[in-house]
Amino acid sequence: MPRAGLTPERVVRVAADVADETGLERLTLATVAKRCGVSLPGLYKHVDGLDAVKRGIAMLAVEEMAARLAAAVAGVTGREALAELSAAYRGYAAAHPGRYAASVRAPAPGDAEHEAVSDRAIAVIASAFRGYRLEGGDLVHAIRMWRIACHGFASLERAAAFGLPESLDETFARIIDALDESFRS
Amino acid sequence: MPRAGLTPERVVRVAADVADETGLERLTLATVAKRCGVSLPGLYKHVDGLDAVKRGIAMLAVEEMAARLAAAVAGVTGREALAELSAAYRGYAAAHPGRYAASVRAPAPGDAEHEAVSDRAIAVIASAFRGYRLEGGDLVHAIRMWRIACHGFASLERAAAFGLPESLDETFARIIDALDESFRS
DNA sequence: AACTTCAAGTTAATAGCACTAACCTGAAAA
DNA sequence: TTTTCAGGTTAGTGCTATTAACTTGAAGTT
Repeated sequence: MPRAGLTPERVVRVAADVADETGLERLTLATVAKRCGVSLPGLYKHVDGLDAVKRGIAMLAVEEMAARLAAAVAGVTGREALAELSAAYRGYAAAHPGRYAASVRAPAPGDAEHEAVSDRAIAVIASAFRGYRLEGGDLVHAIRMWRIACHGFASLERAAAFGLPESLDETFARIIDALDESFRS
Repeated sequence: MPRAGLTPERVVRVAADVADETGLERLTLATVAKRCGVSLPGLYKHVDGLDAVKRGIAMLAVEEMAARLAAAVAGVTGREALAELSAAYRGYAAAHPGRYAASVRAPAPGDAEHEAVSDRAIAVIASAFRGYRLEGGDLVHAIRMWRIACHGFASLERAAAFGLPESLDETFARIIDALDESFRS
């Protein structure tokens, strides 16, 4: 009975990869266990069940996204920061659909650990918007509008909801324009 | 052995109600069968399995939404039409989360029946935008932008992604403003 | 070096799900 | 009156998550 050397982090990472490959809704602990080289119940020594794994994927994804977004806006401001931030968001969602889908679910109320990584990500976005000099409620609304636009785009892009030949990049660019215009007034 | 008087439409309707109550991802044929007063395998005399039921819910939802959107924009144009259309979209998604979630998935390629109801809904939206006098690609991009914004909003509103006390109605109004501004230029 | 302990595994068992197959039956059509 | 078949049934398969009870090997203790 050789030990597989598993840890909760490793299990979540494998699960995240499976989710990216097969879609979050088809993620199964059986597949994760197989890929970890362990029996299905063996996973429960490291992880509390499927829901806990999904929460883990969500936190992993938010952390990864926050890092990429931060890198994307390093050294730029204003409209350029908005464009880079959005492109990084779109890119991550497209490259990691399973992780991304998990990341959308908000932290459960009282889940301090999850809320912490979520807050860090929001801080990255807020600092990327500094060039617009938005204050208080204006900043909150701006962050919401940006996230709504990026999530809507990523979500519908993945759902293959755009059949027509018009360029998706062009649609994306127009959204950035509209947001930039709105944040400026 | 009394007949239950089921039809495919009735099964889909019951399933849609269950989806609204419990969430699409928790929709189960077992629940639907119970509510129809029939054994689980009995459903298969009317319906081809869970995926087919979800497709049915999607088509039902798109039809219902198209009807409500059309009613909402009857007799108005321009900015007012945009606002009414968006409010109706948001309202439907909030009132029927299961139906709405099913409706997001695009028709499978070659699924003419599904594509037909989808096209009818798009036609409603296009006619609501007539006041902006958009042509060709501009209209396509405008419809995409609108749907992205509405879907992003509805999706995140349901995911409880907005913890802060700022008014969601205010965020929604600002999105309408931004779209209206963008469509005008 | 021998002993103890316990984390990390195992197999077995339960329960819920989708789906298939084989059967039954009553009401309408011939 | 007989036949047919749509609309049901129960039984069975295979997948899933989860719990329980058992085993084992590696690390620490004496």
